[in-house]
Amino acid sequence: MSSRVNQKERTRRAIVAATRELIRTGGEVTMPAVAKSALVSEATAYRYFPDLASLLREALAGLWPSPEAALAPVAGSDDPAERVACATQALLRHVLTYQSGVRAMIAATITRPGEAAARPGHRFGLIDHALRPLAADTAVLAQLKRDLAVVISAEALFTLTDLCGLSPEDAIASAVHTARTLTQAATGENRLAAARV
Amino acid sequence: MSSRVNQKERTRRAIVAATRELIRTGGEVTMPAVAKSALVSEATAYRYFPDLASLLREALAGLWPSPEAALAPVAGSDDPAERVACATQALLRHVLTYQSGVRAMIAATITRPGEAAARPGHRFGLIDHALRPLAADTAVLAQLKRDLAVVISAEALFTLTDLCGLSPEDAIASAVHTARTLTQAATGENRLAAARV
DNA sequence: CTCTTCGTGAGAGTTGACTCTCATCAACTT
DNA sequence: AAGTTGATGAGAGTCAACTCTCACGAAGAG
Repeated sequence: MSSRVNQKERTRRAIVAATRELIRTGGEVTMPAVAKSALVSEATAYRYFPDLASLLREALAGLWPSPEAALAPVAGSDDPAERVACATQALLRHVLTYQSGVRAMIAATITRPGEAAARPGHRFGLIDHALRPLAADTAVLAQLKRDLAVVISAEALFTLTDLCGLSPEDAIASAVHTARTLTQAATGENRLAAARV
Repeated sequence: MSSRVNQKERTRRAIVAATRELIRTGGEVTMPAVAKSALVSEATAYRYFPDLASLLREALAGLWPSPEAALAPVAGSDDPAERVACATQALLRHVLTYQSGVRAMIAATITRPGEAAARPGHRFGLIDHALRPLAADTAVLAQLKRDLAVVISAEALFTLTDLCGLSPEDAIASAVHTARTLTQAATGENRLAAARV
């Protein structure tokens, strides 16, 4: 009785694996391409994933590191600014690496705000984890998280590269700076810094 | 000899006008819809605009106010933070009003980074104008502009509404706060504020 | 008042995102 | 072994973004 269950699981994994492969190689991530690569009919692919967005969601989820892993370099630090800088860099580097998949995801969801739940939102876990050692006023913390949600994002990266014309490295550096500035402003660290001067 | 020229101009304007109408009414902005509404064949629409993005670009351009007009409320102010806050609110409100067109524009360009030149980039003129009275270090100013380009954007607005689940008003308020914080951090005003305390 | 030019429309064709139906075949059941 | 269930494939169909070709018809030129 488990044969069919296993078969389904194998099919599902094959589809996801094919999607990841396409994303990794930077190829076009389309249902026909995924189905062909997974040796499955397009109809079957749609049976497992109602639309491209949900497929991309699952495929990308597996390519993303956990907040813990991403913040490992600053595991020993309690400085929110440092942790946020690290988080920003980690997220944007991953976005850059899996750009084609992320862009396809945005394209598939931007015109359907209602179904935006299909977006993974990795940034939130990362931001929460980065700000963990921060003991700030609830309202201040909530606002900071929103500030950072805008900056620590694929959208921010693509704004910097596509519209501002920055190189990927410069774009990441810029976003890291922005995120750090916001964090310092919210935690009052820059006031202390100024006081020292 | 000008009849045909006039005819072409009239056709072009009809197409753009139809597009704006669709955007204003929040309807789906697609080539078939635009063509039908403009009483023109789809083929003709494509003759005037090679793709949806270029049509949207021109249609949206005419719906946007000039930086001067948008910043009229703070024309008398030299406070960068105030001016930036006003600019943010102005841009995001317009994005909100013409949301369907802007979303279609993003969808049409996000997967083609190279042709991102098709994006209008209204934010840049607005940011420059808002920071005009600011006499800061060149590098600091350049970084601030990049910081703001990420925040004063349709992408930021949609991140806040679609992913963070904020209402349009709350999203704008949050972005305004973020933009203000960044501006104050760059101009050192928050240090002065802290010094007063 | 022809003859040419050219703006347009009509329509076919391609590709991707989906949706739906129908036939097949292997697997689980009795 | 025979029947039923369920996973899959094949293929048609819709809609939008484009691309291309062909033919019509009106404006401008001689």
